[in-house]
This record gives sequence, structure tokens and C-alpha cells, in this order.
Amino acid sequence: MTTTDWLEELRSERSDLGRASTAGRVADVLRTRITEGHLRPGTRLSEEDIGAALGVSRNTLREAFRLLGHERLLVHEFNRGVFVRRLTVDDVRDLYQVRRILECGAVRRLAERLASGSSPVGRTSDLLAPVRAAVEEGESAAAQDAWVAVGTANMHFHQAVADLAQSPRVTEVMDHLLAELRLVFHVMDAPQAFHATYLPENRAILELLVAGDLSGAEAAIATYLDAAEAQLVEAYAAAAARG
Amino acid sequence: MTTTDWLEELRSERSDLGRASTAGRVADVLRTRITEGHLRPGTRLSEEDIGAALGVSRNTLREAFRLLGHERLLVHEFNRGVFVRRLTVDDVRDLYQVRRILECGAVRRLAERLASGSSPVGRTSDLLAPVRAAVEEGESAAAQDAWVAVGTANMHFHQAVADLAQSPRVTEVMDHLLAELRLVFHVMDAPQAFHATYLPENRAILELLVAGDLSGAEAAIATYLDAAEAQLVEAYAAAAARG
DNA sequence: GAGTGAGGGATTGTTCAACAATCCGTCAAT
DNA sequence: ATTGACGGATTGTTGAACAATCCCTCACTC
Repeated sequence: MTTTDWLEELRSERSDLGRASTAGRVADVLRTRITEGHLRPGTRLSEEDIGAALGVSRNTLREAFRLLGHERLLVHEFNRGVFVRRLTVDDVRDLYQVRRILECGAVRRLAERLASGSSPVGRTSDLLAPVRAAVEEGESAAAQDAWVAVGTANMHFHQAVADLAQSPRVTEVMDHLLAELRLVFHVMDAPQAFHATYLPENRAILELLVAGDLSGAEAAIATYLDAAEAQLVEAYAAAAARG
Repeated sequence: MTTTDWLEELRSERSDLGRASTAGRVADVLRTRITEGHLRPGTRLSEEDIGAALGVSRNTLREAFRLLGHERLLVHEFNRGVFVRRLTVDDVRDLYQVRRILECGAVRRLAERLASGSSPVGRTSDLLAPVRAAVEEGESAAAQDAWVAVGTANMHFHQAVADLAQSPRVTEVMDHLLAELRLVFHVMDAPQAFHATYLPENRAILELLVAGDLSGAEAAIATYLDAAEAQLVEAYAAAAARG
């Protein structure tokens, strides 16, 4: 029974469930379990079982499900229940399509703001600080063979690039996109190696940004995303073929 | 009592509330009321009153609130209730920032696809059909002085432009953005005239797209959005100053 | 009179139990 | 093999209940 398997583990997480909104905390627990791959795509989340395991009522649990449904981590099928989202190859392509628009668009908007001479918030170096931090975070993680950390650092890098748009809504959409992508990374044989491949590219993009070559950076991001998409689509199709 | 005022009107909508998910239908009713301006920003939505008016339980109503919260039409303040969202000037600026990225990005992506010779879905004329339809919809509505219809046609135009990215996620994000913007349009003295101003611009953008001048179209959209943003921000600030 | 703090009513947060509606697998009949 | 009815299990929705929280009022102090 792999079902009761992670239900037992859930029960242990009842401890850090003592503040703020109950539904929100339940969503946090489930989100972590999903993005870390413990809850495989396609898994059905029973209201009764999970409610009992976490010690919350069905109504509250339903609110948590709605929360995660909005983040596209769960899909809600009427009268059937909620399931961990199973992404199709088309979904992967679409995710990268949106990333191209968002990440390249953010850099482009930054370029236009700099060109028009109105840099609303601080100097350029301040804007690029999070990008630099993410690059170095990834490199130092790789130096220590901390591959999981490399993966999260890579996420931080792209989030930081999107944040160059200085738009709360872009930030939020990007956040959800990356969470969705985590559902896909787990189908790869070695997701860590996948991320490590792109460390030099991140560095190169950063250098282009610092040098002020924003259109160059934009192009680099585009080719980066094309390559990553192709690699991911291939791996994903292979995994789908296996089972 | 302006409170019981529209509560009575709600009661009349109980009729077309007889299929699919109850929470979803409740959300539909409320969404319509919000985007059409009957529920002003800042209005508090009492669980008890609305639940009684629509004849649904508090739990179901809360699910509907959650749904509309995801669409940013409602804000949920813990232990205080849900309110019709009140947008700040910064929100308006951010909405247009995202629109610039999305709409211009969609056109740009289309250009890149055409350049690389791989037009995934049909011919260019098919892609542009919805854009043309929206332009003509607006023009004929204006000819009949159907100003409300002009507004919705304008929405359709920009939705169609965003759809050039052929990305379900871009479509959805754009959908939510436009719904949010409706919250702002109602603060203007004459929202219809506002939309009518831009009818020729829509036509011009369409012509550029058909002519294959995609970078020209992109630039036209950008200036369009800049102008609309400025006009809206000004009107919004004035309305905020009044009360 | 202004500020402060303790009620107290009203509203939301959460749970629980119950029933209706729906789905899904089973099994019999054709 | 297909169809269709049956029954168990799960979700959808409701109503009531209680705790937690907010907000307004009002007395009190300085």
C-alpha cells in the first residue's frame, strides 16, 4: 500500500501546524510534498484520508485544495476528487512559451526603462543583485556537490530575471510557473545534472546584463529556454513511453 | 440602505442557478455583478447576507469567495471578511506593465515563429481572424452608439492579441488581467468614451499585423498601452482625490 | 476634552454530522 | 462482448454549533 505509506509521513507533519490560517498551512504541507516529488502526478487526494491524517475537517481541507488548484498543482474533477496534476508534453511546451515571454519581456522592459532614463527603483547594480546572488548560489552549491541546492538556485535565478520587470504580478505568475515545472523535473533520471548543465549559461547571462548588453542577454535567455525545453520534452516523452 | 438594495436584486438571480457546481455558479453571479460595477470596490461581502440572498450555505459561499479571490476580484482579510478589490494607482501601473509584456510578447513570439518558418496552427490569416473580428465588432458597436458593447469589443481585441501567443496560460492570465481592469474602468466619468478613443488604434494595429509588419504592430501596441495607462492613471487619481 | 481600557455584540474561522448526487466497479442478462 | 442495473464509496452541499477575533461603545482617568 503506497497510499497509507505517505499518509503516515503526513501524520508526522501535524506538529508544525499551529499558526495562521489552517487551510493555508495545510496547503503549505501538501505543496511541499508535491514539489518534492513525494506525491506523484496522478495521485488522487482523498478528502477523508488526508483530512484524518492532518487532523483537519473536510471543509478546511477543501479550501486548501482550492488554493493548490489555483497554483495548478492539483486538478479538481467535479464529483471525482482532486488529483496531483499530470502535465502533458503540450503543457511543458506552453510553460516554456510563457517563460520566454515573461523572462525576455522583463529584460526588454528593463532595457526600455533604462533607455528612457527613468530607473524607478535604485541603480542598475541593485536591480541585478538578486540575479548575481542566484548565480553565485548555484555555483557554490555545485562546488559542494549539493545538487538539490543547485536546482533551487536555478529557480532563484530565473525568478530573479523575471523580477527585473519589477512587477508583483509577473513575480507571482513566474512563481506559479516554476512550481508547475517542478512537477516535470521529477520525471527525469537525473534532474540535478540537468540543472547543473546550465550554470555557465546563467553566469553568461549575468555578465551580459552587467555589461549593459540587454538585447544580448535577452537572446541568450531565449536560446537557453529553447535548449532546456527541448531537453525536457525529450526526457518527458521518454518517461511517458516507459510508463 | 444600499446594502439590502442589491441584495434584493441578487435574490432575483436565484433562478438561473440550477446546474453544475453551486460554488462556481455563485462565483459567476458575483463576478458579473462586480465587473458590471454593481458591487463597488471596497464593498464588504457578508457571508450571512449573501448566503441568504442566494440561498446557499456559508461553506459553499466561502468556496465561491475563494474562487473570486484567485481572480483578484475579491480580497480576503483574515477574520474581517472579503471585500471587492480596491485597486491602487500602483496596481493600475502594474496591470499595464504586465499587459505590455504579454501583448507585445505575444506579437513578438508570433514574429519569431513566422521567421523560423514553423507556423504550428494554420495560416496567418486564420490566426488574425479573431483580432479582425474584435476590431469590426467595436466599429459596428460604435456606429450604433452601443457604448457598452464598444468596451467589451475592446477587451476582445486585446484578448485576441494576447492569444496570438497561442498559449493557454497566457490566455488565462490575460483574462484575469482584463477582469481586474474592469474594476478600474468604473471610476471613470465616461468609460465608454475612453474605449471609443482607441478604436482607430485597434484598426491600425490590425492593419500592421496583416501587412506582416510585426515589429511595427508591437511598437503601436506599446504606445497604445502607454497612452491608455496615462489616461487611466490620471482619471483614477482624480477620482481617488474626490472620494 | 482627549486618551485609555474593559465589556459586549457581531462576524468570521473551523469543525462536525448528515443527506443528496454522482461515480465506479461488479455482476447478471442478452 | 456489450449492455444495463445494482450497490458501495466518495464527493457536493447543507445546517448548526462553538471558538476566535474584530470593532464599536462606554465608562473611567488624567
